[in-house]
Amino acid sequence: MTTATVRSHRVDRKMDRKPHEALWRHLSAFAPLTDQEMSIIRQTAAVATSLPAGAELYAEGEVLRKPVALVAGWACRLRVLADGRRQIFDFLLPGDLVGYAAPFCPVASTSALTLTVAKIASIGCLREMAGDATRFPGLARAWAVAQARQDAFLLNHVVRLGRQSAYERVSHLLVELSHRLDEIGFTTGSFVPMPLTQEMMADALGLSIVHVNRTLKQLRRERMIEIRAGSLRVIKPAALATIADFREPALSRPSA
Amino acid sequence: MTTATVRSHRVDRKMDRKPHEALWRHLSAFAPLTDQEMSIIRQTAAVATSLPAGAELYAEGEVLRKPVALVAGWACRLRVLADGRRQIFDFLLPGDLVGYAAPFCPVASTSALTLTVAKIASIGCLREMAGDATRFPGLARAWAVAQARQDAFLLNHVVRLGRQSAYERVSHLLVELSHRLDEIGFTTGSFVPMPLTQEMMADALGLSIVHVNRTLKQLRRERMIEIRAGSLRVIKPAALATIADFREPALSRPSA
DNA sequence: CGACATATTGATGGTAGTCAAACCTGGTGG
DNA sequence: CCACCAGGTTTGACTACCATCAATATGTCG
Repeated sequence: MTTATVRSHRVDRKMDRKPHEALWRHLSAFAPLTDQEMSIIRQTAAVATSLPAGAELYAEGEVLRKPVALVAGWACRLRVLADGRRQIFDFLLPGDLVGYAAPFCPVASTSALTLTVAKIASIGCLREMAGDATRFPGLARAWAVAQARQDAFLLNHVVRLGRQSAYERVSHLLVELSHRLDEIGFTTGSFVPMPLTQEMMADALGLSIVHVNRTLKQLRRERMIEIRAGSLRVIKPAALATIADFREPALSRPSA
Repeated sequence: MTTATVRSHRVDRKMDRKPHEALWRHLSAFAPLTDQEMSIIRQTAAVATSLPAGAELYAEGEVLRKPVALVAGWACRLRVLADGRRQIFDFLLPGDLVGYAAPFCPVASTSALTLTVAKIASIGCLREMAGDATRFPGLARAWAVAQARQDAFLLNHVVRLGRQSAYERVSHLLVELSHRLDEIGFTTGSFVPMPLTQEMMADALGLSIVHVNRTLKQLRRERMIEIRAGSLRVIKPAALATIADFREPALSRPSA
């Protein structure tokens, strides 16, 4: 099953030249889209704004007005404590939706930052459309599933933080990220982009930078992973998933 | 501000005899409700089923069919790892909504258990109504806000687990629970029900039972809290909130 | 009262944090 | 071209927080 998924998503690597690629790939994985919907998604993603690394997409407490899609680069949602400690809630990859608010609750419950240079596209129109399930059933469904999936990853994150060792946490994060990268066109098992610094991983996993480093070192020594200039290769995906007790979030009916 | 909130919610303690109390109190705190909506909520909560402690409301992976409201007793959402470690995501108090699924994603992403004897009421009808914002604007809004609030508490939980010490975590949990109990009619500063065992707190906070015990002992020694037969008194709410860096989730506009 | 869960306390060890220094690497400018 | 620098990585030494193991109280419910 995993294999089939992997294969169906395998594409060439030039995402930069196809900014719409990640977005429609992401959304169409969650629901069948009509040609019209796909074409609208492509057009939406085509109009992208560039941002430097470290740019704030929105701040905690701010009223959210403009939902966007990340069409290139990485970002994260995070909160900063009074004394400067930081907690990252999740990482946002190309294709992910950011900055939409729950109905009636327009206030952002986290801040969001780009972690690399990034491109974003405004998707106010897509959200409108997603609200009209009769005219745009595919998009409505894809939007809902994308959100549910993000929530599911957040639950995984809680388990990592609450009940896993540093070794398991790091493994779990890497498995989860390769899984998500796989969905947007990068093949698990080969080198995939991994722009996170060890500090970012530490802030996500509730560990110190030093300990993240030691743990990665151990995983390298055990030949589970290979790291090279901003990219990662998971050598033994299955073994790593077992260590991490990784479970792909089940969003729809078990076998449908 | 906190004081005002406290005062406005102060009621007598006989929740058992008023099963609808917690539910409408909870929902009406989030949006103005019409008399019709209130009366429907009361009727809904009046038909309650009793459950023993430890009853499973639903299991992870199950298709969710029946949303319910907890009208009496406590419950939690949790996940059990392959090796038996448990992680509690949140605690459900009287008035909380449980077992509703995201649109298009009917599968439960967690399990849910009662922690005490409890009473639940089926609220399929309320969910229907909440989906019709034109006819039932108050209920639609209250439902959305209740959900957003639960999500916000989950983010707080991530911060606790990722970036706080045991001492801060326990404090944070106790502050959060008194805050929530306050909202459904129990006065912060006096004794409020606290049926959680130290094991449950440990499973929520990612700590060992023994360490939860030691931490509670310290808080008692410092006269921050007082514990007595299933009930808790927070002696210094403000001090405890400071230790914990507790922030009430901001759901609507800062000053509206 | 007896059985069981829960709470409490002590002793010990390991995981992960902190402090500190050295080492890359890519970028900048003299 | 090379010196320099900043940010990130790597490593070592030491510490502390929290887990684990074990034993004893304290409840609580049949």
